[in-house]
Amino acid sequence: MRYSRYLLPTLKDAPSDAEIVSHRLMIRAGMIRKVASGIYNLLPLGLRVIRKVERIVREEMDRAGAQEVLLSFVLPSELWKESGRWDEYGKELLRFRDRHKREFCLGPTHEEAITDLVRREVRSYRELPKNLYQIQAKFRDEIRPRFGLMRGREFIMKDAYSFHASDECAEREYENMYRTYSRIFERCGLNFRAVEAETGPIGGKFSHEFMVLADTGEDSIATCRRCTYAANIERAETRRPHPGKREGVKKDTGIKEVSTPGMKTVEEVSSFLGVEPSRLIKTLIYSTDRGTVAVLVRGDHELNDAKLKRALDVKDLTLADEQTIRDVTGAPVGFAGPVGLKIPIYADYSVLEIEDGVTGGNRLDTHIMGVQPERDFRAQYLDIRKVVEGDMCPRCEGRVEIHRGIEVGHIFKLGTKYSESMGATFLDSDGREKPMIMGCYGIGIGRTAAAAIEQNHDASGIIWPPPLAPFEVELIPINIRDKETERVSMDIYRALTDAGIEVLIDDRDERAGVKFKDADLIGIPVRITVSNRTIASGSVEMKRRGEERKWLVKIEDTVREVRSILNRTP
RNA sequence: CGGGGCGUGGCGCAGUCUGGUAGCGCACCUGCUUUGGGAGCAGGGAGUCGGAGGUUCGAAUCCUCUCGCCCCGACCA
Repeated sequence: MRYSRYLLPTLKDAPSDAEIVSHRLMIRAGMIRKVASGIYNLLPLGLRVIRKVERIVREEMDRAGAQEVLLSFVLPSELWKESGRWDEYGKELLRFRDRHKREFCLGPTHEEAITDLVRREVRSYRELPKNLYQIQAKFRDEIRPRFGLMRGREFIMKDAYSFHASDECAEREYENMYRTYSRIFERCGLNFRAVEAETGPIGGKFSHEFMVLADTGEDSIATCRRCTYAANIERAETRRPHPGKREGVKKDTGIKEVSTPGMKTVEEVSSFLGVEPSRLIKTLIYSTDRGTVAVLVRGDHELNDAKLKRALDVKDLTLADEQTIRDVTGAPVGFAGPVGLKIPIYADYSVLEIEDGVTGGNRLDTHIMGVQPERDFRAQYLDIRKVVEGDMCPRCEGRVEIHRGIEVGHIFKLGTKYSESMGATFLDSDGREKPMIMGCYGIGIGRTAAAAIEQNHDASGIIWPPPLAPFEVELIPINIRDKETERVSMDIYRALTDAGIEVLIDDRDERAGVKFKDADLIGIPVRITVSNRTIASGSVEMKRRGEERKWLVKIEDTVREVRSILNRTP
């Protein structure tokens, strides 16, 4: 491709609304332009990268035995009413009517659509399993779109859905997709982890998120330094303390009320009393659909709502309002404690390790010191706190570290949620009609490209992992007006192109500095510079993006050298 | 949905408080010089100041409404 004819509008400044590096660089490198909040046009360079990701995804999905389809992007409301999600999905579902006043929505995901398709065509266990996937635009009317392609409203996604006659078969496909996803993100050249994720109503171990490690990620994940344990922070388990840890408890220490005027937060109480936060017992009053409960965590820990919800098996969970807190504790917010409480008390395991604790006194400006769990109050102990850096791994003797991650893929065993509500059944070998067991598997295509930039850039611009790079080589004739430079450059351009290598030749009549800056910005892996200086020694200059080293190669060896850098066989 | 902020040429911004007929840098066009890390000089094109209404002799500037965009929050004790 000739740069002079290519639509590649690079920018020195990024628009002020671009916050994170991938967003800024995609705009500056002329890959994307904003159309509306969370909606983008892809320019030629950006589309080439998206196509690279798509190609890897297609090749691996096909290899794994899945088949590509393309479902309609506009979906009739009837399907969503059948599954019950027309009412459940909320405002993220963009709805509208056609000229006949029929209701439709833009597809934010396609479980209904695929289930409808399959239930019409598949009747027998002999036709199962099937894994169907598509790559297309989705629309979710997000509350707060941000970060460019990372979290847009319109975005390109690969979504796959599998249908099975048995649980075992569905689980085998889950494993198959797990391996396929790992291969896909490896081929993309990304540093990622597959982590255990929230499974919602399905439960069990059948949901993994594929996270690209990056500080700007919106998710937190916990990984073990020794074993392969890795989980979303929402789900990550903590180790149950060893029994007998509290042997040295002094039985004679009694509880003692202290005055703590205006001291409500952990920081205030801990510094006022001169007590480590880890000796404080935080008491939180929650309203749930099963009544008001008290929840205890150590002062230096944080409660994990998702884990608490699951442990208590409740649907709604909100911090109690001020009046409720007064009603159950007899004190204003900030002075609740477990001693003497009449409502059910749930505590994190770590609370059990406290032997001389401090809690609220259930009275204004009062706390209690010398509190001992089990002696002074009774509670049910559960794993309900957030994992923190340095915790013991729940699986081995290693310690846990916390990373930020970008969710680029998610695999999920769906079970029969949609097949049951929508009547996607088949006749099994025993002659009985059964709902199909389903799985679904998604990859954010645009987000994967953005994540690659988050992970691979420097102060000058993008450093594409070669498999995702829009071109493999950028060829720079220093002075295109110099006849000899132009001739040699064009010869090399043709030779590389004939060898099947994707080349962008910067044939603009620009100064060298401009070309180098643009080349660094758009981040093509191999740079070849041609000038009268290099030609004088019968050579061209090679450089890899992201490395400082430059070296000369004989003109006639250029193709061979590029092949070896890109690790390609002729 | 709550709070805050911003809409001025393609991009980044000043001007708004204190009303007087729109400016800077980059980008763009022409010419000459220059040509290995975002060149210099000279000339030039381009803006309904987000939109509507109002106040005023006069509005980017003041008032009202409206649209769009961004940030923070939306249970973190």
